[in-house]
Amino acid sequence: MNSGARDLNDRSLQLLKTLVERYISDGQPVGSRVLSKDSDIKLSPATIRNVMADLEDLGLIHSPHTSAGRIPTVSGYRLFVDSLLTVKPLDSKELACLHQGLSDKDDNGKMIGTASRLLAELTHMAGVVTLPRRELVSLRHIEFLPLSHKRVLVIFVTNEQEVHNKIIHTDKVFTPSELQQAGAYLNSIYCGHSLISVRAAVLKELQDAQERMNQGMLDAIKMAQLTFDSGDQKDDYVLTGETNLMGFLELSGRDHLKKLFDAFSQKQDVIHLLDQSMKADGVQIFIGEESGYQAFDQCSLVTSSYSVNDEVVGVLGVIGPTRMAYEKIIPFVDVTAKLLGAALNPKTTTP
Amino acid sequence: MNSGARDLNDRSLQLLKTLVERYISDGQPVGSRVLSKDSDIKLSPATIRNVMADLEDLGLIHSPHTSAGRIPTVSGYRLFVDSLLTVKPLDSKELACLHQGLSDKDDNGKMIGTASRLLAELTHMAGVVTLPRRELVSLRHIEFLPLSHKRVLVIFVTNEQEVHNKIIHTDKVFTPSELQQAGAYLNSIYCGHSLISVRAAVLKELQDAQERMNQGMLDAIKMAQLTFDSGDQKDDYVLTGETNLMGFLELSGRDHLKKLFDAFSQKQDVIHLLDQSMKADGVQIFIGEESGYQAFDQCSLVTSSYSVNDEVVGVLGVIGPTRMAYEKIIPFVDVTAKLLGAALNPKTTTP
DNA sequence: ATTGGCACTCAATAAAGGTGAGTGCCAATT
DNA sequence: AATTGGCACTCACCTTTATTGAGTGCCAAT
Repeated sequence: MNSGARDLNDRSLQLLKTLVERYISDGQPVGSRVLSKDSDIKLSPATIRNVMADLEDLGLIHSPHTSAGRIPTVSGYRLFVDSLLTVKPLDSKELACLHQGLSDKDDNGKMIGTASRLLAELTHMAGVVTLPRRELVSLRHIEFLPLSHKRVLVIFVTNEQEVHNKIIHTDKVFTPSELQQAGAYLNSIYCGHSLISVRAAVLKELQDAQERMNQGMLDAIKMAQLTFDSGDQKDDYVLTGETNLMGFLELSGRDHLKKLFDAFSQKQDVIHLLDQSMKADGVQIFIGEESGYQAFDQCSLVTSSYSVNDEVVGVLGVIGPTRMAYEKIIPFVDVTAKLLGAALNPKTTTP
Repeated sequence: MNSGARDLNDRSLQLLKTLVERYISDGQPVGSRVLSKDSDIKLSPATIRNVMADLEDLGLIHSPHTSAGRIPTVSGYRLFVDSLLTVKPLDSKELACLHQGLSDKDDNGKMIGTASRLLAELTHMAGVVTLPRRELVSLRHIEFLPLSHKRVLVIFVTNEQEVHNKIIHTDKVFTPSELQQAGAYLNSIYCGHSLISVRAAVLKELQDAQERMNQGMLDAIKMAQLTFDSGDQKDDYVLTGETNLMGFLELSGRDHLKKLFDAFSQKQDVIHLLDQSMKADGVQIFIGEESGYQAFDQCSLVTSSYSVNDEVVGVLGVIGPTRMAYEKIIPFVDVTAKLLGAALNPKTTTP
């Protein structure tokens, strides 16, 4: 079951390659006849059968039943995408769409959604984009508004124009002007710092420097602590075009589809999966069961992290059937990630 | 094809009622035998067949084919829910869940999502809740932050704690302090007013009173006008538990399901449908094709508007198969709407 | 008006046969 | 030693043909 490319000669690999390509384009188990008729292959069906038997022994392909052709296994796909794939350049129309959609126009806040939609529409599969990680994002403005019952509404702006809000519970009741001062104070010292550093600084202040602060400052720091409490930083993503998958996976049964959609609305598993891609750079691919989540059994996920200022802040990708056109999808995801990163890049603020 | 209840005697109606109930619970066409065996009916199958023939003539039921039982038509369901239904009181456990979930705790902002989730989970169908209408919501705080290139980030808070934001393009470049003053000015005169009245007032100011304002005030008004420009008030809704529908509608084919899900992500049709319920008070029901949208062919929608301060601000409801248990769903939706309205009711602000 | 009886219809299920794509293996060929 | 043609065999898939049974409509009897 060792499936390294070493064990195989060029002919076998070439054969595997055409087999996978064929299966991806037709969706039917491919037999020795069709392969032998392929323009690049000048072997008789019988020979091909021998080679295919070898490939099957190595666990790269298998037949659904005796009298059917072969289809790639997960290992087969893996070998294919890792070593055999010849990536195609991006279609110029698609590239134009991407450029158009992700040009850094005004509506930066909707950029994530746009990216997801572009991924879905142009690939006819599902597109997913994580929201940029908060910790790597800088604080631009913070403000407190009083609510009833010792509750305070915190509004803070990050990264030029993303607005977040949260309700915190305070020990005592504040007047509007007290809250305003607290906001002003925090703005003056933390504006421009990354959220993660603000959080660290706030914790430090609370621990060792209480004596040299007046009550107002202390209150402000306490509220900041509540605001940037870790609990809230739930990562999230924008998923589009799920319905495209329905057409695709007709084959694989209803309950499978239900499991997949359930996973989408639970979000948790998807986030875990995407988090893994966060660590690696460049395009990553999860094929079928490789993901480790049952719901993604028949699906592949092609992802790439995207960066702002050379810092990875999120992941985007495409979810589709295992037999997707990797040679087109891979460069597509790659380019989209780069364009999104570029579009999110903070412009030099010149008010 | 006149299907008014007038044309039928009590026996026929009673028969129709049990037939519909039976079909809802079993999901199978119901024949004369089973009906005759029903405890409440003391008629022979033959008699029942005669009655059913009448009901079929009136377009209230029909058989999928000669040797199958009868199933209700849309008119049949309609008559059933309008005149025959005996609503069941709400299950006490479910009521407790609702109370618990919609108690006006801190996280008011998530209330809409919670309501949708409760609807979906407790009915095992899809739950939908529209966001409260903006116009009927009052302004609590507004604030401007400078961005690059004559762009300004507007943040405004409505209704206690809902935060909205929008980017507007201004004629000239403002300094942060100018923007702050503009915000303060607008807060001082419009705070507490409904968004719709603010918009009207702003327009009026722009038209007829320019001379008695200084430049700062004028700028503020202009920005307010841009902020509350009608274009932005896209209604929206929160939909949960769509996946529940997959289990339900196994029967009615894949492409139908796809159409439905597409309609969900388009949102437009759903919004139109929900808007209709906005006008009427109390629980409304759309059965199958009645909605007028093909995608909802095999679905029913049970809705109720919800009100804050005796003013209708939104709609919530449940989407499921036409053969849903109306007698349970109707009171359920009703109660949920009332509880949500109560929970959203602005508490007297006592800072 | 209600009922029992009877012929009839038709989906659904199962069984039976036919077709064809594909395989594995072996002996002949290069 | 690698390649190829030939051949028997397998098995999903399709079509055809019964078989069954739930249900109907109609009519004559109660």
